[in-house]
Amino acid sequence: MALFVYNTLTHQKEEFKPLKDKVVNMYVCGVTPYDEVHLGHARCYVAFDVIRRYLEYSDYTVNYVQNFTDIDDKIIKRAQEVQIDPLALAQKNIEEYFKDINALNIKKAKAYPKVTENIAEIIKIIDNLVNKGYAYAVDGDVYYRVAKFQKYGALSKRDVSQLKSGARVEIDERKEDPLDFALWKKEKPGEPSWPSPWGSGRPGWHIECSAMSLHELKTATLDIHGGGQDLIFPHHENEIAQSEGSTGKLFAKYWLHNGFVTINKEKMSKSLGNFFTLKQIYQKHSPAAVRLFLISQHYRSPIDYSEDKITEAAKGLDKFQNVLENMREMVNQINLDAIGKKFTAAPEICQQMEDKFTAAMDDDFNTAEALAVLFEMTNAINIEMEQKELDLVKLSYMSRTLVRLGQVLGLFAPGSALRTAEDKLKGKNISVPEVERLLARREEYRRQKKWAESDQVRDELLAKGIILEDTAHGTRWKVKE
RNA sequence: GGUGCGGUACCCAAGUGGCUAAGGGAGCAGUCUGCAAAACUGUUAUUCGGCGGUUCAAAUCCGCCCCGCACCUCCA
Repeated sequence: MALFVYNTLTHQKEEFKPLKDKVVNMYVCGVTPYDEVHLGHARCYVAFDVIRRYLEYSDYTVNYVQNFTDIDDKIIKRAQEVQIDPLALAQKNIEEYFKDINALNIKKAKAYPKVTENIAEIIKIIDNLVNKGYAYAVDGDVYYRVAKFQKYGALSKRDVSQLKSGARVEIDERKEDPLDFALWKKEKPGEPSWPSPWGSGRPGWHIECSAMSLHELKTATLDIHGGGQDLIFPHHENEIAQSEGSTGKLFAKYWLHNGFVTINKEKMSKSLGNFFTLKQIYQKHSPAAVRLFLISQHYRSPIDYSEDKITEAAKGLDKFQNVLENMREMVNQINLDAIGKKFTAAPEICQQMEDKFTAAMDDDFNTAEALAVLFEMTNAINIEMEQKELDLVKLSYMSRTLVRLGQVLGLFAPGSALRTAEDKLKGKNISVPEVERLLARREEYRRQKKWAESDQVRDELLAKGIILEDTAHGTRWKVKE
C-alpha cells in the first residue's frame, strides 16, 4: 500500500512521492506569538505531528521546520497596549508556546526560525523579486506585483478578476493594483525596524515563510507545506507568488491544510472571542486527553469542541491506560528473548492490526480509523487476558504492537506516556500521599473483612472523584473526569 | 454574489459502488467481584438530510431541493 494525501493544490488525493526518495522536507506555518496558544493552534500542530510521525514510521527522514512570526502588526499593537517591547512580548509568548505545546507530546522541529533572525534572507528575496520585476518599491514600502504572477489564485481556486470586484480589498493609491501586498513596510516611529535598500522598515506578513523555508531547508521546492485552512488565502497564495517568482521553481509539491476547531459549529477564533487557551483547558483536562480528542477526527474536517467531548476522550484514554496497566502487571517481567523458543513469531493478530492501521493512515492520515484499530487491539488483549491459561508471550507481543502503533499517533509515548498520578489529581482537592494513606487504611479493613468500614473509605474517595479498582495485585485508583 | 466542505444511531465519528454500515461514549441486561470498579458477553441504524434517476447492486454515482459551516478581511 502506498500513502495517499489530499493536496490542496490539486484538490484531490494523490500518491505521496517526495522529491528525494525517503527524505521529506516539511514546513508548517507557526504562530504569531502575540497571545497565548489556543486549541485551534493545538489542533494544527498535533495534526502535523501525527503526519510527521507517520512519515517517520514509514521510513522517511523528515526535516520538519516551523517558524515564529515574531514581528508583525498584531505583536506591535498588543505590545503597545500592554506597554512592553514588541520583541520581548514575542519572546515571552514563544516560551509559553513551548510549555503548552510540549505537553501535547509534539516532537521537536528541526528548526524554529524567527523573522527577526532572518531579516537578511528576507531582504535578499525581496531584492530578487524587485530585480525580476515581481515587486516594486514605493515611498519606502515594497509591494508584490500580483498581476505579474500568472498562477496567482491557483491554490485557493480564486479568480483574480473576482477578487478585484470583491471590493473588500483595501484601496491604497500608491499600489498599482489593490491585490498587491506588502513585502516590506516602511518604518513607523516607535516600531522595530531594520535597514534595507528601500530604507528602514520591517518585513510584510507573508515574506518570512518564503525566506525561512528556503533558508532552513536549502531547497526551492518543499515536499510538504502545511498550515491551517485559514491560511490558504491569502497567506499561502502569497507565499507561492513570492517563492516561485523568486526561484522560478515549484514552491511546494503537497499543500496540506487542517480544518478548524469550532464551538457550537462556529469557528474558534481570536476575532470572535470564542476561543479556549490550552492553559484553560489543562486546568480541567490532561493534555493527553486533549490530544486524543484532536485525533479522534480526520484532520481536514472541522472538529467541534465541548467539555464533554474532552471528557469522552479522557475515557478512551482510560481504556488504554487500564489495558496497559493490567498488562504491565502480568507481563512486566517477561523476557521475550528467553521464551522466544516456544513462541518465535508474533501472533497473526499483530500483523493484521498493523496492516489495518497502516491502511487507515495511508489514506490521507485517517486517524479516526487508525484509532479504531487501537481500540480493537485493546479489546483483543482484554479478551486474551480473560483466558484461563494466559499466553503471556502472545499478550506481550500484542501489547507491544498496541504501544508501538499508539506512539505513531503520539499516544502513550515514553516520558509523557499516560497520565501520571499528579496529572490525574489536577484540579482535585486531594494529594497523592493522602490518597495512598486512605488506600492503606482501607486495605487493612479489607484484610479484616470489615466491609462497611472499607466501603466507607471508598465512598469518601469517590466523593473526591477518585475511583478504586481492586485487582489481584492490589488496589489501583484513578480519577473520574 | 463567488468558491469550498459537510448532513451516518441517544451523542461523537469512520466508511464514497457489492462481504453482517468500523470504533468510542452513553443506556439497558448478564458474567466476574465481599460489594464495587475494570474487563468480558448480549443489546440500542432493515438504514445513511429529502425526493427522483442510473445500475443486477448505492450511504457511496447523477439531478433537483432543504439545512449547517467555512473562505473571499487579521486568524492554526
